[in-house]
Amino acid sequence: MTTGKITIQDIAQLAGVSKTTVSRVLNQRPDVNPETRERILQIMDQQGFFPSLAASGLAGGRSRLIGALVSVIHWPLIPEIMRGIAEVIDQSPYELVLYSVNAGNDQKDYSDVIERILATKLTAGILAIYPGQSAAHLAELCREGFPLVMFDDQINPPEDISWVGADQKAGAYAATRHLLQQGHRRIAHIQGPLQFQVSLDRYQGYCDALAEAGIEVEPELVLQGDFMPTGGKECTTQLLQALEKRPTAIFAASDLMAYGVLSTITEYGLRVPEDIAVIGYDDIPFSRHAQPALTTVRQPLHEMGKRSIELLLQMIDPPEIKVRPWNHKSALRLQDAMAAPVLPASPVHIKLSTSLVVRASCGATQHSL
Amino acid sequence: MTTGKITIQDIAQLAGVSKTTVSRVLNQRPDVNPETRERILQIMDQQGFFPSLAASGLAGGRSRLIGALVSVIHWPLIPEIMRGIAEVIDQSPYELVLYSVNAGNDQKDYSDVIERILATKLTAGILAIYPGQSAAHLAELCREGFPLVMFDDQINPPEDISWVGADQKAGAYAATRHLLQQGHRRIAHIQGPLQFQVSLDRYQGYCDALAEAGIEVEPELVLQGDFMPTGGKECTTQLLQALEKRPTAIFAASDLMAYGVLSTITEYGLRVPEDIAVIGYDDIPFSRHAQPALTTVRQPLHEMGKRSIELLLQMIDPPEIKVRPWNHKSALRLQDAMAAPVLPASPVHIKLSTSLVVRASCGATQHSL
DNA sequence: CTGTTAGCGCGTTCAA
DNA sequence: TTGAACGCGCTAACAG
Repeated sequence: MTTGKITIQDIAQLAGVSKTTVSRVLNQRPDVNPETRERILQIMDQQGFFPSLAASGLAGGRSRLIGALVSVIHWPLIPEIMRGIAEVIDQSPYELVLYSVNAGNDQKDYSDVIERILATKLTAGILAIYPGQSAAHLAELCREGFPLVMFDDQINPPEDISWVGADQKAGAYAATRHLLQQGHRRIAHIQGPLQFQVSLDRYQGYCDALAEAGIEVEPELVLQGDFMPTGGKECTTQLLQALEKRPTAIFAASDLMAYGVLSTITEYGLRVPEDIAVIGYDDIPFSRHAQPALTTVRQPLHEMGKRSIELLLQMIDPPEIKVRPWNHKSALRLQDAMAAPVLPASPVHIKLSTSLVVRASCGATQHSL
Repeated sequence: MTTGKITIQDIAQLAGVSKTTVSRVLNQRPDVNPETRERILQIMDQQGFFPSLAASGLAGGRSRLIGALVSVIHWPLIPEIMRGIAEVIDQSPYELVLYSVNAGNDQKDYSDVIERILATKLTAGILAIYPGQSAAHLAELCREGFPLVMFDDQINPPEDISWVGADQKAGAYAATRHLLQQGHRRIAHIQGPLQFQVSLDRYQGYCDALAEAGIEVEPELVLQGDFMPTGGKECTTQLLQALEKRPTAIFAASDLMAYGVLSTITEYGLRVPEDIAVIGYDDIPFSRHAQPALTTVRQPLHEMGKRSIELLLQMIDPPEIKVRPWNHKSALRLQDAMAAPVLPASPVHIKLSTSLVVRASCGATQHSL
């Protein structure tokens, strides 16, 4: 516990070598005598030595920090995402710096935060979680070669940016199709704000399923919400007021909106799912405890979190070429690989699949777990 | 956007002064010619200059990073807390580094993480959120003069540690008292794990209210849960099995457990609140959307988050003495103040008050918002 | 394989 | 009120 402030210097003295050598083993360089390396490593952890990130960052020109740009820190999906991220970070030499934009108002531009991140040169890369409007800024960063990964929510397909997302269209398709299979024909859809790509994708999935069933999309059955319970309430009220043309099922683009849907339906003296079936989207931890338990589309958030940070770390430290130059051919390939500029590599797009979680709210007979 | 890498050097040249002077205005030193200062400041933000945190940390021996030690990153209370923290951090020159312990297992010891935090000397202080078992370690840190604030959950009252918490006892007291006022006499309490101070405090509040009403605590009505829905389910099942001695109200020590209580009661064909009233604890965002809407005790998490980080920042940068040395007396006081060692200051304890949020689940006639 | 020499960008002495 | 010089702890060229 009395880990005062051991430096490379100290280790070097104890091991009887120069600081350079210690630095080398620290950075996993191959060119160190195995015995020496072993001895140094031993001394290091027996002394409880950790290099100063500040110093190594300064000297090496690279940082050991990853910036996580979180737009809406209190969004219910965040914890699960962060859990995935933390798992990976814990196993890496990197630390996570949390940049929370939008701690106050919604309309705030992120550019100043981004500017600051870059200018302080504090982080080696950025993971942008639900970047929303600032996607453009970020894309520019990417083009300049700054390691950056976006977590979902890509507007105007930024081709040159790497992202990890979920198959929103397929998720919405599955949800809608499930309702159709239950015999529903009048299925309403409450969208999220159209400025988000996910809203469009989910709407598309909804349309696809209807089209497949030969049903035309009725404009009155498609309302725009705000992802929040309030929006769900308002839209549902509107839907229920059209007495003779009420839908028999409502597919909300977020669980939060679905909560508003559920309570509004109840307030109208109607029952879920007997009178109206409801499906949400996200599978927020609470949804299984809703009454009735909410059928919803689960996004593999934990997995997405892991994959996104893994991808980012990979962009920062490109994995070593495993091929050893035993012969001309492989030597040549190694040369090529090392000669090639690594940064403007082709962007990686990872789209994970969603899954429909069937619970009581959609009328299926399944148990609610 | 092309904020490449402007250094103090550049600013100094543009302003026609030495780097030292620029550094001075950066650190808000008073001994700079006002005109010069103004000019430099202007150039700085017209150039979009931000000092390198790494370099200034190295040189100055102090960091601009705050470490947030979060034990259970996916705990539903976290987002709201983080929102408060982010708000304050955004307004400060500090950044937040997220140390998530327990990304995997529960029993993991935090000491290695703490060790790492200290050894890398990366952070200027630590905010420990729900530190749980590692409180002892942290207390030691405090004693060594390291700036540290604990967010709630203090076990074995660590006197020399500063913390921010909520008045758990009063919250539980209010909840129980409310039930008593509704006429309930057999009130069960589902505790959280007893290793957490909050569990004990809430239990105490429960007992106090009963005692005040002249009711003895019945051991069969006090069960130990795990803060999770599952625990709520199990305990409720146990309570309901004692047919003739069923409670008429259940006070759960967390909203999550209350969800389990609600669903179990429903499964038993009973109604809330007609047959059994339910009150939870925390006021998780979702609780207002539960069916029936959950009466609960709200902790001012956002405020607590703000206060805790503010306190920590204050410990790191003790506020300047405002008194200017215009005369002998004040000059003397200034001297004294500056001579005194700042670090081992007396610990600050902030306890914010909770509030009962009455909704449908406890049988009050109030609307559920 | 190893040591030596320079800095990284900034804060902090000093002296002016 | 200002500037020059030194060093924080480490990495990155070089040479050996």
